[in-house]
Amino acid sequence: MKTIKDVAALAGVSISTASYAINNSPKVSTKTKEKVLLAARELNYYPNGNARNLKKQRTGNIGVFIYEFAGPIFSDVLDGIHKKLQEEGYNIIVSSGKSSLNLLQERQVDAAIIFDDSLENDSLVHFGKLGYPVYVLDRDLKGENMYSSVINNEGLVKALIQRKIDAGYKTFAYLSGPVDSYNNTHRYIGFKNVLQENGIDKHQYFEGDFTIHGGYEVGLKIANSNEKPEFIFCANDESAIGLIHALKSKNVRIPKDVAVAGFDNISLGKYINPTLTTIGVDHYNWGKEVAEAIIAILKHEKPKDISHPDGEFIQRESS
Amino acid sequence: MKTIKDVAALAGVSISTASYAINNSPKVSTKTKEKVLLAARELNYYPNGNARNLKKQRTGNIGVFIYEFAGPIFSDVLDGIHKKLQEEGYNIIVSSGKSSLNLLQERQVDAAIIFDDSLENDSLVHFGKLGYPVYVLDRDLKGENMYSSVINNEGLVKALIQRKIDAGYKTFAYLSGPVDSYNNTHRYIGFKNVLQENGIDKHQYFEGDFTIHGGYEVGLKIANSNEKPEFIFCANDESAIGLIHALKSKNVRIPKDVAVAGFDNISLGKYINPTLTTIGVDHYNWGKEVAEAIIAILKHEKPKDISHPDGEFIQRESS
DNA sequence: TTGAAAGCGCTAACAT
DNA sequence: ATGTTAGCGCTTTCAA
Repeated sequence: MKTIKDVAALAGVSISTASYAINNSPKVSTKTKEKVLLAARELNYYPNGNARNLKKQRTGNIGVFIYEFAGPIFSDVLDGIHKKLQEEGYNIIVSSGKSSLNLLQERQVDAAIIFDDSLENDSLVHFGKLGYPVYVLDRDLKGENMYSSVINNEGLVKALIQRKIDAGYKTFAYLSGPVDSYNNTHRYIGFKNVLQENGIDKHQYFEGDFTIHGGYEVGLKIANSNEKPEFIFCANDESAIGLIHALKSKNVRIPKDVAVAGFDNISLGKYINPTLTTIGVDHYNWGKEVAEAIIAILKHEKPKDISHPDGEFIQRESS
Repeated sequence: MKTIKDVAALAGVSISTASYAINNSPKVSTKTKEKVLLAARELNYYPNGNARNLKKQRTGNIGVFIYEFAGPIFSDVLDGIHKKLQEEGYNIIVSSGKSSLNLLQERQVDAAIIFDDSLENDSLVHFGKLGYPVYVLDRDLKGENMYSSVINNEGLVKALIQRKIDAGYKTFAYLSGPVDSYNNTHRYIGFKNVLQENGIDKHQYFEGDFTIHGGYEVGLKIANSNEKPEFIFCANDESAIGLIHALKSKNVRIPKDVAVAGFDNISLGKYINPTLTTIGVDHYNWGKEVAEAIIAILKHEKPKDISHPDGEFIQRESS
């Protein structure tokens, strides 16, 4: 393996001069710089990142730690983060599970964006205390160097359901995500509260898991039920899509017999029949803004406040 | 920041003893080991990965470099890779674009899995020459420490179309992906060859981009055409789904008026109407096998041959 | 403008 | 079983 020592030797300069040249320091003359770069090219030399990171006590890497690699939300947020980090010259390192914790604790990243319910608060807070900024999505978490950004789940769900109550719907059902998920919990709170505020004192509740398949199973159940709700709010779009598919396969008409809405505005929602009414969050842009904030923090600038990204109601055919 | 020096001091042992204890070496007595681990815990000490990696000349990280974060294929492959790497104690580092190249060249990973058309052969071959194993997916590439795994695109497409010719279909169309993509190129070769072998000397050709939206646009065009093909083979499932949606919206019956098939077997294919005939590759398992092979190589064992992962024909309603 | 040398935090060979 | 120490490859202070 070629090191900077080899480059320096071939160029006939000292190691420090070689280093300056490679890092484009103004301290070195144009002529020696060229000599060094030529030698580096000739040797196919690339600096060893581990050595550089150790010496500089920073890596230029931003960790993005997600719960799993599947899912349209992750994809969009990641693309947004990636776009911004690339513009600013940072490396994006996406990981999951045990790896996330390793990379964090071993300080192979300068900052972390957390999109993973399963990483424990303690580990994150500790990393923050060490001086590394941590941005947590879909979770409330306070502490030194800790930042969080959460969708206004309750308000957005309340607004959607209120419209539908105003439009005359009387009986409602909720199709949940995983019961311990932050988003599901808060969407359900919004759902329950708005019904209560309107004097609707009961609703049906179905347990799902945020997947198409989970929604499909619940859809079959509802299709066979004698007490079909007029309106089913699904905790996310994917389960709504599965639900709609099941209902249609049993000849339940949507929205005539049962109206459906979801949450997330995944792109697929435009390509099903009927098209899906939902609540839209611009995940790509969210990712960009989170990345922008993290970079500002690393530069000791004041980050833009994005603790509560906006969402919007998207009226389509399914309700 | 706490270092191993602090731990050693607090535990009242030398630095090397502390290191041995932390790394669970049998050289150190149980009693001192406990003492050291206690001190480490008390100080909230975690080893600095950059220092360790520099010293050991290996990182325990495997880089997985993908073209973009969107897409069901990437997700499934990544989940498979992640599963296996986690089992074996390696960290997964997923990256894209410029970051991929940086991480590779700076040797912040011990090996790389490449799922990205845009990374140039030269960079990869060079990394291989340096002694790092590189596994390339969906691309043919030879060289020192280079391994590749490509779907049998041609054979699988030929087999599917042959069935449909045997079933009586006479006029065929091809909906492409990006023209310079490896998969699209080889799927189209298979398509053309099997038609030729059966004496079918022309076919319609539509240019797509592997997205739902791209397929949708082409679908609208075909719906308005007077010369609808009996059978449209789409270079991937996503474009097939967009195509079907457009055709249905124009009251073209599938498969009666036009039959459709795709490639990939993404899970969504079961949840559209009609369900999608396709060619299935088990991407999750593919990811697992690639990860397994890379690990074997790192351990200087002989990797299992997975240069041509299997696929299977999946007959559903759309054709 | 260049060079010598210290040291980032760790592992491991060697000495005790 | 434990301690001393060299050195991984780099950056950067300090001296020339």
